[in-house]
Amino acid sequence: MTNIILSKSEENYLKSIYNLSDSGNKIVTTNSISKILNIEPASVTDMIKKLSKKKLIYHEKYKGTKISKNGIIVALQIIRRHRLWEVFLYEKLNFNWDEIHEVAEELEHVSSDQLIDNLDKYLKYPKIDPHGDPIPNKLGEVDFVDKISISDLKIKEKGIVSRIVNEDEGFFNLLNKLKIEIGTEVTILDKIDYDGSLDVLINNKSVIISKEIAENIKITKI
Amino acid sequence: MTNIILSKSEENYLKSIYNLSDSGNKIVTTNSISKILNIEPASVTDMIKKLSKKKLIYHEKYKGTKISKNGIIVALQIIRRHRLWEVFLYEKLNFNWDEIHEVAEELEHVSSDQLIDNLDKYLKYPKIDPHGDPIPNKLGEVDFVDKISISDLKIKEKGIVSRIVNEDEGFFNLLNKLKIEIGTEVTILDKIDYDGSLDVLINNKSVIISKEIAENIKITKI
DNA sequence: AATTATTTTTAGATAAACCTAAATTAAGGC
DNA sequence: GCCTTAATTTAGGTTTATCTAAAAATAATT
Repeated sequence: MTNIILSKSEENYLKSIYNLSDSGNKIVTTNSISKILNIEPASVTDMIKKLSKKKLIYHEKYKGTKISKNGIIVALQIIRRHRLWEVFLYEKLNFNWDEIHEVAEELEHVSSDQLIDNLDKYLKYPKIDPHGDPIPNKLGEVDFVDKISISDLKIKEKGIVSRIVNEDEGFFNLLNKLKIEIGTEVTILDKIDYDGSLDVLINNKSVIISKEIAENIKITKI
Repeated sequence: MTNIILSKSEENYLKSIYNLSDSGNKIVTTNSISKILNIEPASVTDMIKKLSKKKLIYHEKYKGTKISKNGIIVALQIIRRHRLWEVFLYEKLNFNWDEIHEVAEELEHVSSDQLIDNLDKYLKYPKIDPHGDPIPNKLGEVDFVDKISISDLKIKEKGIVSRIVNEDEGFFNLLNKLKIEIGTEVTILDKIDYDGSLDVLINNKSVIISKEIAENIKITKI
């Protein structure tokens, strides 16, 4: 129970490094962190030194950054807080799917274990957030995440929508229009060779969706 | 709708200045701010200059600080956020009376109007927080607050407990023991001249409470 | 392989929010 | 009304998190 206290900035960097690392497997470049956080590379280098000293990441000059075991644990707690707040905002405060991220980004930095544990209980220990992303439990354990997109299905195959990767408003409006949400069943009717578009059966209606969109909708094959 | 964005520090100073000013009426000293925030007077002077420049307070060198009209409005919004979160923590997350303050102190700085308005609605527009303090509405309007304490009652007079001023755990435990909460009826049976203690009838039981305790429990006379 | 381009790091600066020590002003006691 | 004390402010310093500009290392291209 090494309860390290991090600043808001440190938390944001660590979370970003975790997210860029593909669950801790990949080495993350200084530039990629810089881009995602909109902070100059020079500043990123500074923070990398700081997090290295705290043993949350490993870093070799000019060779990129790897998140440590401990770093992963801490990052998952930040992600846990973020996603629990997203559930709260969506289910209890009636926020839209595309409005929750920004506010959760602030709320996640309020670090009280009692707050998060009671919130978790209050929300009845949700397993996924409104985008379908899994919520780590108190111990940092995370459920399996579907990595298959609609675009990975073959003709006549079926799937259940499990996760939405994109977070912006336009995408949200499209999903709304198509009545796609977590749990919706989809069946591939046809694949258009020309640009990779898909003809998909959703709610008993055939619709054409672009390859890009299809890639952003993860599913469980059935 | 001049929506000034303040840092967490600035918000804390402004809130403290408002609280020390008796609803904006009194002039606040640098030292009193220093004491309440546990920050050196020299640092307080720095921040006073900053808030002055933003026209949230008026300040004359060596002569103290007065909160401005605009400062009051901003302060009341911070207080609104704080108290709404207290209601949430107490009613929904089952926090104890003495545990809510600290966490609300962090949550109050998450400044999203949508968040606060929806939270307000979700909590059914509460008028008071768990300590009995009034919650300013969206426009900064605050209900009248009882300024009479149990210690102000005369023998045989009755009151309804409306507000608890003290926030610490020991005091909370005492109230618990005496079964005093917001809404409890009290009747003065006797006043002990020696130290100002009071003999009070609470839940059909006579109990002796010290003058200090009696001063921390505000009531509505009936 | 040499040169160019890109990435990363270093060096030095800035703003915010603190601090300590010293100087200034106001207030209280006699 | 002077003098001591207390309150307040100024001056200068520190830490955190950022920046720009320049240097160093790595990667890409011819």
